[in-house]
Amino acid sequence: MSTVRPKSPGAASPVAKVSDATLQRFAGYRMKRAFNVIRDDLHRALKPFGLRMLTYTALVLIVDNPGLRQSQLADAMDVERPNLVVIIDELEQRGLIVRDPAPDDRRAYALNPTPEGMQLYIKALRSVEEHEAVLLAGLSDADRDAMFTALQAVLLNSRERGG
Amino acid sequence: MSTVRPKSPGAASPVAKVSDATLQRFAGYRMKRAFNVIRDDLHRALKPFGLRMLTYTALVLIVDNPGLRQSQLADAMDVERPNLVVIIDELEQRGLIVRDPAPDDRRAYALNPTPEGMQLYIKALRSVEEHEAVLLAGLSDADRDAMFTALQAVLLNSRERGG
DNA sequence: TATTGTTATACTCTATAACTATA
DNA sequence: TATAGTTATAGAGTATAACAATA
Repeated sequence: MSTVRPKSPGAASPVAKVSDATLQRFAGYRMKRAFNVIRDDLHRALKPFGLRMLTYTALVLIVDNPGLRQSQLADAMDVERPNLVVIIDELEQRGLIVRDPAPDDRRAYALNPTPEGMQLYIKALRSVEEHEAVLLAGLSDADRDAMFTALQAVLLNSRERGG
Repeated sequence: MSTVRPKSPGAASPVAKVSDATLQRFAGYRMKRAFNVIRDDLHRALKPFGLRMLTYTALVLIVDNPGLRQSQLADAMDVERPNLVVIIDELEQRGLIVRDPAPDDRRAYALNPTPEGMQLYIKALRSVEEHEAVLLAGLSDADRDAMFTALQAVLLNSRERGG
Protein backbone atom coordinates (compact mmCIF):
# COMPACT_ATOMS: atom_id res chain seq x y z
CA MET A 1 0.00 0.00 0.00
CA SER A 2 1.15 3.46 -0.84
CA THR A 3 -0.20 6.23 1.33
CA VAL A 4 -0.64 9.69 -0.09
CA ARG A 5 -0.59 12.30 2.61
CA PRO A 6 -1.74 15.90 2.24
CA LYS A 7 1.41 17.99 1.90
CA SER A 8 0.28 20.86 4.10
CA PRO A 9 -1.70 20.82 7.37
CA GLY A 10 -4.42 22.95 5.85
CA ALA A 11 -5.14 20.68 2.88
CA ALA A 12 -8.76 19.77 2.52
CA SER A 13 -8.68 16.17 1.29
CA PRO A 14 -8.44 13.35 3.81
CA VAL A 15 -5.65 10.80 3.73
CA ALA A 16 -6.18 8.85 0.53
CA LYS A 17 -4.92 5.35 -0.02
CA VAL A 18 -3.86 4.06 -3.39
CA SER A 19 -4.21 0.33 -3.72
CA ASP A 20 -1.36 -1.38 -5.49
CA ALA A 21 -2.71 -4.86 -4.82
CA THR A 22 -1.99 -6.01 -8.36
CA LEU A 23 1.52 -4.60 -8.22
CA GLN A 24 2.32 -6.36 -4.96
CA ARG A 25 3.42 -9.46 -6.81
CA PHE A 26 4.98 -7.55 -9.72
CA ALA A 27 8.68 -8.01 -9.02
CA GLY A 28 9.72 -5.47 -11.65
CA TYR A 29 7.73 -2.72 -9.95
CA ARG A 30 8.98 -3.56 -6.47
CA MET A 31 12.51 -3.79 -7.78
CA LYS A 32 12.25 -0.46 -9.55
CA ARG A 33 10.94 1.33 -6.48
CA ALA A 34 13.72 -0.08 -4.32
CA PHE A 35 16.31 0.66 -6.98
CA ASN A 36 15.11 4.27 -7.26
CA VAL A 37 15.71 4.69 -3.55
CA ILE A 38 19.14 3.10 -3.70
CA ARG A 39 20.11 5.10 -6.80
CA ASP A 40 19.14 8.41 -5.20
CA ASP A 41 20.89 7.52 -1.97
CA LEU A 42 23.98 6.42 -3.85
CA HIS A 43 23.92 9.67 -5.76
CA ARG A 44 24.08 11.57 -2.47
CA ALA A 45 26.82 9.29 -1.14
CA LEU A 46 28.99 9.81 -4.23
CA LYS A 47 28.36 13.50 -4.86
CA PRO A 48 31.10 14.73 -2.49
CA PHE A 49 33.58 12.68 -4.51
CA GLY A 50 32.37 13.87 -7.89
CA LEU A 51 31.36 10.35 -8.87
CA ARG A 52 28.16 8.86 -10.27
CA MET A 53 27.04 5.26 -10.04
CA LEU A 54 28.57 4.42 -13.43
CA THR A 55 31.90 6.13 -12.82
CA TYR A 56 32.11 4.67 -9.32
CA THR A 57 31.38 1.15 -10.54
CA ALA A 58 33.97 1.46 -13.30
CA LEU A 59 36.57 2.76 -10.83
CA VAL A 60 35.92 -0.12 -8.44
CA LEU A 61 36.28 -2.70 -11.19
CA ILE A 62 39.50 -1.13 -12.49
CA VAL A 63 41.06 -0.98 -9.02
CA ASP A 64 40.10 -4.62 -8.45
CA ASN A 65 41.26 -5.66 -11.93
CA PRO A 66 44.22 -3.55 -13.06
CA GLY A 67 45.02 -3.98 -16.73
CA LEU A 68 41.37 -4.54 -17.62
CA ARG A 69 40.32 -3.97 -21.25
CA GLN A 70 37.44 -1.61 -22.00
CA SER A 71 35.42 -4.36 -23.65
CA GLN A 72 35.82 -6.55 -20.57
CA LEU A 73 34.75 -3.69 -18.35
CA ALA A 74 31.74 -2.95 -20.54
CA ASP A 75 30.75 -6.60 -20.34
CA ALA A 76 31.18 -6.71 -16.56
CA MET A 77 29.11 -3.54 -16.13
CA ASP A 78 26.45 -4.56 -18.64
CA VAL A 79 26.98 -1.33 -20.55
CA GLU A 80 27.35 -0.95 -24.31
CA ARG A 81 30.92 -0.25 -25.44
CA PRO A 82 30.13 3.18 -26.92
CA ASN A 83 28.60 4.30 -23.65
CA LEU A 84 31.63 3.21 -21.68
CA VAL A 85 33.95 5.52 -23.63
CA VAL A 86 32.68 8.70 -22.00
CA ILE A 87 32.81 7.08 -18.57
CA ILE A 88 36.47 6.18 -19.06
CA ASP A 89 37.15 9.62 -20.55
CA GLU A 90 35.77 11.23 -17.42
CA LEU A 91 37.80 9.08 -15.04
CA GLU A 92 40.95 9.64 -17.10
CA GLN A 93 40.50 13.40 -17.35
CA ARG A 94 40.17 13.56 -13.59
CA GLY A 95 43.43 11.66 -13.25
CA LEU A 96 41.85 8.70 -11.50
CA ILE A 97 42.80 6.09 -14.10
CA VAL A 98 45.05 5.85 -17.15
CA ARG A 99 44.69 4.18 -20.53
CA ASP A 100 47.98 2.32 -20.85
CA PRO A 101 48.82 0.54 -24.09
CA ALA A 102 47.92 -3.13 -23.86
CA PRO A 103 51.10 -5.21 -24.02
CA ASP A 104 49.76 -7.84 -26.41
CA ASP A 105 47.27 -5.97 -28.60
CA ARG A 106 47.87 -2.57 -30.14
CA ARG A 107 44.14 -1.99 -30.61
CA ALA A 108 43.39 -2.26 -26.92
CA TYR A 109 44.03 -0.32 -23.72
CA ALA A 110 44.99 -1.65 -20.31
CA LEU A 111 43.03 0.35 -17.77
CA ASN A 112 44.92 1.07 -14.57
CA PRO A 113 44.15 3.18 -11.50
CA THR A 114 46.42 6.07 -10.52
CA PRO A 115 47.40 6.61 -6.87
CA GLU A 116 44.74 9.36 -6.78
CA GLY A 117 42.19 6.90 -8.13
CA MET A 118 43.02 4.39 -5.43
CA GLN A 119 42.77 7.04 -2.74
CA LEU A 120 39.35 8.11 -3.98
CA TYR A 121 38.25 4.50 -4.30
CA ILE A 122 38.97 3.91 -0.62
CA LYS A 123 37.07 6.98 0.54
CA ALA A 124 34.11 6.51 -1.79
CA LEU A 125 33.82 2.82 -0.93
CA ARG A 126 33.59 3.63 2.76
CA SER A 127 30.87 6.19 2.15
CA VAL A 128 28.85 3.85 -0.07
CA GLU A 129 29.05 1.04 2.46
CA GLU A 130 27.87 3.33 5.23
CA HIS A 131 24.94 4.54 3.14
CA GLU A 132 23.90 1.02 2.18
CA ALA A 133 24.10 -0.17 5.77
CA VAL A 134 21.45 2.42 6.64
CA LEU A 135 19.14 1.36 3.83
CA LEU A 136 19.47 -2.32 4.74
CA ALA A 137 19.16 -1.70 8.48
CA GLY A 138 16.71 -3.92 10.31
CA LEU A 139 17.05 -6.78 7.85
CA SER A 140 18.14 -10.11 9.23
CA ASP A 141 21.21 -11.74 7.73
CA ALA A 142 18.88 -14.37 6.31
CA ASP A 143 16.73 -11.77 4.53
CA ARG A 144 19.82 -10.05 3.20
CA ASP A 145 21.27 -13.29 1.89
CA ALA A 146 17.95 -14.24 0.37
CA MET A 147 17.78 -10.92 -1.42
CA PHE A 148 21.22 -11.40 -2.96
CA THR A 149 20.30 -14.99 -3.83
CA ALA A 150 17.14 -13.82 -5.56
CA LEU A 151 18.94 -11.06 -7.47
CA GLN A 152 21.54 -13.56 -8.63
CA ALA A 153 18.87 -16.05 -9.67
CA VAL A 154 17.29 -13.45 -11.93
CA LEU A 155 20.65 -12.96 -13.66
CA LEU A 156 21.21 -16.68 -14.07
CA ASN A 157 17.69 -17.36 -15.32
CA SER A 158 18.24 -14.66 -17.90
CA ARG A 159 21.60 -16.01 -19.09
CA GLU A 160 20.17 -19.49 -19.54
CA ARG A 161 17.69 -18.00 -21.94
CA GLY A 162 20.34 -16.13 -23.88
CA GLY A 163 20.18 -12.78 -22.11
CA MET B 1 32.16 -13.38 -10.74
CA SER B 2 31.53 -12.26 -14.27
CA THR B 3 32.99 -14.43 -16.99
CA VAL B 4 33.99 -12.88 -20.29
CA ARG B 5 33.99 -15.45 -23.05
CA PRO B 6 35.58 -15.02 -26.45
CA LYS B 7 32.76 -14.33 -28.87
CA SER B 8 34.02 -16.50 -31.70
CA PRO B 9 35.68 -19.94 -31.59
CA GLY B 10 38.77 -18.64 -33.33
CA ALA B 11 39.51 -15.84 -30.86
CA ALA B 12 43.02 -15.88 -29.50
CA SER B 13 42.62 -14.77 -25.89
CA PRO B 14 41.78 -17.36 -23.22
CA VAL B 15 38.71 -17.07 -21.03
CA ALA B 16 39.30 -14.07 -18.82
CA LYS B 17 37.65 -13.57 -15.46
CA VAL B 18 36.78 -10.19 -14.08
CA SER B 19 36.73 -10.09 -10.32
CA ASP B 20 33.88 -8.12 -8.82
CA ALA B 21 34.74 -9.10 -5.28
CA THR B 22 34.22 -5.56 -4.00
CA LEU B 23 30.91 -5.27 -5.80
CA GLN B 24 29.60 -8.51 -4.34
CA ARG B 25 28.32 -6.70 -1.27
CA PHE B 26 27.30 -3.55 -3.17
CA ALA B 27 23.52 -3.87 -3.13
CA GLY B 28 23.03 -1.03 -5.61
CA TYR B 29 25.13 -2.79 -8.23
CA ARG B 30 23.45 -6.16 -7.72
CA MET B 31 20.05 -4.49 -7.78
CA LYS B 32 20.86 -2.60 -10.96
CA ARG B 33 22.04 -5.70 -12.79
CA ALA B 34 18.92 -7.63 -11.80
CA PHE B 35 16.69 -4.69 -12.62
CA ASN B 36 18.28 -4.35 -16.07
CA VAL B 37 17.35 -7.96 -16.76
CA ILE B 38 13.81 -7.51 -15.53
CA ARG B 39 13.37 -4.24 -17.41
CA ASP B 40 14.52 -5.78 -20.70
CA ASP B 41 12.36 -8.86 -20.18
CA LEU B 42 9.38 -6.70 -19.28
CA HIS B 43 9.97 -4.65 -22.40
CA ARG B 44 9.67 -7.82 -24.47
CA ALA B 45 6.57 -8.95 -22.56
CA LEU B 46 4.80 -5.62 -23.10
CA LYS B 47 5.88 -4.88 -26.67
CA PRO B 48 3.02 -6.88 -28.29
CA PHE B 49 0.57 -4.69 -26.37
CA GLY B 50 2.27 -1.40 -27.24
CA LEU B 51 3.01 -0.73 -23.59
CA ARG B 52 6.17 0.23 -21.71
CA MET B 53 6.89 -0.31 -18.04
CA LEU B 54 5.67 3.18 -17.15
CA THR B 55 2.49 3.06 -19.21
CA TYR B 56 1.74 -0.46 -17.99
CA THR B 57 2.23 0.49 -14.34
CA ALA B 58 0.02 3.54 -14.76
CA LEU B 59 -2.69 1.46 -16.44
CA VAL B 60 -2.62 -1.13 -13.65
CA LEU B 61 -2.93 1.53 -10.96
CA ILE B 62 -5.80 3.26 -12.75
CA VAL B 63 -7.73 0.00 -13.25
CA ASP B 64 -7.21 -0.84 -9.58
CA ASN B 65 -8.06 2.70 -8.44
CA PRO B 66 -10.65 4.25 -10.76
CA GLY B 67 -11.06 7.98 -10.20
CA LEU B 68 -7.43 8.41 -9.23
CA ARG B 69 -5.91 11.91 -9.49
CA GLN B 70 -2.75 12.46 -11.51
CA SER B 71 -0.88 13.72 -8.48
CA GLN B 72 -1.83 10.59 -6.53
CA LEU B 73 -0.73 8.40 -9.40
CA ALA B 74 2.57 10.26 -9.72
CA ASP B 75 3.15 9.77 -6.01
CA ALA B 76 2.29 6.06 -6.16
CA MET B 77 4.60 5.56 -9.13
CA ASP B 78 7.40 7.69 -7.71
CA VAL B 79 7.43 9.80 -10.85
CA GLU B 80 7.50 13.60 -11.05
CA ARG B 81 4.19 15.16 -12.05
CA PRO B 82 5.49 16.72 -15.27
CA ASN B 83 6.77 13.34 -16.42
CA LEU B 84 3.45 11.67 -15.77
CA VAL B 85 1.61 14.00 -18.16
CA VAL B 86 3.02 12.38 -21.30
CA ILE B 87 2.34 8.91 -19.90
CA ILE B 88 -1.32 9.78 -19.34
CA ASP B 89 -1.46 11.50 -22.73
CA GLU B 90 -0.29 8.31 -24.38
CA LEU B 91 -2.79 6.09 -22.59
CA GLU B 92 -5.60 8.53 -23.31
CA GLN B 93 -4.74 8.91 -27.00
CA ARG B 94 -4.83 5.14 -27.34
CA GLY B 95 -8.29 5.09 -25.79
CA LEU B 96 -7.23 3.01 -22.79
CA ILE B 97 -8.14 5.59 -20.14
CA VAL B 98 -10.06 8.86 -19.95
CA ARG B 99 -9.49 12.10 -18.06
CA ASP B 100 -12.91 12.70 -16.50
CA PRO B 101 -13.56 15.94 -14.61
CA ALA B 102 -13.05 15.42 -10.89
CA PRO B 103 -16.39 15.86 -9.10
CA ASP B 104 -15.03 17.90 -6.20
CA ASP B 105 -12.14 19.87 -7.67
CA ARG B 106 -12.23 21.68 -10.99
CA ARG B 107 -8.44 21.74 -11.21
CA ALA B 108 -8.12 17.96 -11.14
CA TYR B 109 -8.93 14.98 -13.31
CA ALA B 110 -10.40 11.65 -12.30
CA LEU B 111 -8.54 8.99 -14.24
CA ASN B 112 -10.70 6.07 -15.33
CA PRO B 113 -10.07 3.04 -17.53
CA THR B 114 -12.12 2.46 -20.67
CA PRO B 115 -13.43 -1.02 -21.53
CA GLU B 116 -10.55 -1.29 -24.01
CA GLY B 117 -8.12 -0.36 -21.25
CA MET B 118 -9.50 -3.07 -18.99
CA GLN B 119 -9.27 -5.65 -21.77
CA LEU B 120 -5.66 -4.76 -22.43
CA TYR B 121 -4.89 -4.74 -18.71
CA ILE B 122 -6.07 -8.34 -18.41
CA LYS B 123 -4.01 -9.57 -21.34
CA ALA B 124 -0.87 -7.62 -20.46
CA LEU B 125 -1.05 -8.68 -16.82
CA ARG B 126 -1.13 -12.34 -17.82
CA SER B 127 1.90 -11.91 -20.08
CA VAL B 128 3.88 -10.04 -17.42
CA GLU B 129 3.13 -12.68 -14.80
CA GLU B 130 4.25 -15.44 -17.13
CA HIS B 131 7.50 -13.63 -17.91
CA GLU B 132 8.26 -12.96 -14.27
CA ALA B 133 7.58 -16.57 -13.33
CA VAL B 134 10.38 -17.59 -15.68
CA LEU B 135 12.85 -15.09 -14.22
CA LEU B 136 12.04 -16.14 -10.66
CA ALA B 137 12.04 -19.85 -11.46
CA GLY B 138 14.03 -22.03 -9.11
CA LEU B 139 13.59 -19.70 -6.16
CA SER B 140 11.96 -21.14 -3.08
CA ASP B 141 8.89 -19.41 -1.70
CA ALA B 142 11.01 -18.42 1.27
CA ASP B 143 13.62 -16.74 -0.93
CA ARG B 144 10.91 -14.96 -2.88
CA ASP B 145 9.24 -13.69 0.27
CA ALA B 146 12.58 -12.60 1.69
CA MET B 147 13.34 -10.68 -1.48
CA PHE B 148 10.06 -8.78 -1.29
CA THR B 149 10.66 -8.18 2.41
CA ALA B 150 14.10 -6.78 1.69
CA LEU B 151 12.85 -4.54 -1.13
CA GLN B 152 10.12 -3.22 1.14
CA ALA B 153 12.61 -2.59 3.94
CA VAL B 154 14.69 -0.40 1.64
CA LEU B 155 11.61 1.72 0.91
CA LEU B 156 10.70 2.02 4.56
CA ASN B 157 14.24 2.85 5.67
CA SER B 158 14.25 5.59 3.07
CA ARG B 159 10.91 7.09 4.15
CA GLU B 160 11.99 7.22 7.78
CA ARG B 161 14.84 9.42 6.68
CA GLY B 162 12.59 11.71 4.66
CA GLY B 163 12.89 10.05 1.25
C1' DT C 1 -0.88 31.44 -0.34
C1' DA C 2 -0.97 26.58 -1.98
C1' DT C 3 -2.15 22.91 -5.23
C1' DT C 4 -3.40 20.63 -10.02
C1' DG C 5 -2.01 19.93 -14.24
C1' DT C 6 0.92 21.71 -17.75
C1' DT C 7 4.93 23.45 -20.75
C1' DA C 8 9.61 23.87 -21.59
C1' DT C 9 14.04 22.38 -20.83
C1' DA C 10 18.15 19.91 -19.59
C1' DC C 11 20.68 16.09 -18.06
C1' DT C 12 21.62 11.12 -17.57
C1' DC C 13 21.34 6.54 -19.22
C1' DT C 14 20.70 3.50 -22.96
C1' DA C 15 20.88 1.60 -27.80
C1' DT C 16 22.45 1.22 -32.74
C1' DA C 17 25.07 2.03 -36.95
C1' DA C 18 29.28 3.06 -38.91
C1' DC C 19 34.07 4.32 -38.85
C1' DT C 20 39.68 3.41 -37.89
C1' DA C 21 43.22 0.67 -36.76
C1' DT C 22 44.61 -3.29 -35.79
C1' DA C 23 44.24 -8.65 -35.48
C1' DT D 1 36.81 -11.45 -41.79
C1' DA D 2 36.53 -10.11 -36.97
C1' DT D 3 37.65 -7.31 -32.89
C1' DA D 4 38.91 -2.85 -29.86
C1' DG D 5 37.86 1.49 -29.32
C1' DT D 6 35.56 5.45 -31.16
C1' DT D 7 32.08 8.87 -33.10
C1' DA D 8 27.59 10.34 -33.92
C1' DT D 9 22.98 10.09 -32.93
C1' DA D 10 18.53 8.97 -31.18
C1' DG D 11 15.51 7.49 -27.71
C1' DA D 12 13.97 6.75 -23.04
C1' DG D 13 13.78 8.18 -18.14
C1' DT D 14 14.40 11.77 -14.82
C1' DA D 15 14.56 16.46 -12.62
C1' DT D 16 13.53 21.51 -12.02
C1' DA D 17 11.49 26.07 -12.85
C1' DA D 18 7.63 28.56 -14.10
C1' DC D 19 2.91 29.27 -15.73
C1' DA D 20 -2.64 29.35 -15.73
C1' DA D 21 -6.61 27.89 -13.39
C1' DT D 22 -8.51 26.84 -9.19
C1' DA D 23 -8.60 26.00 -4.13
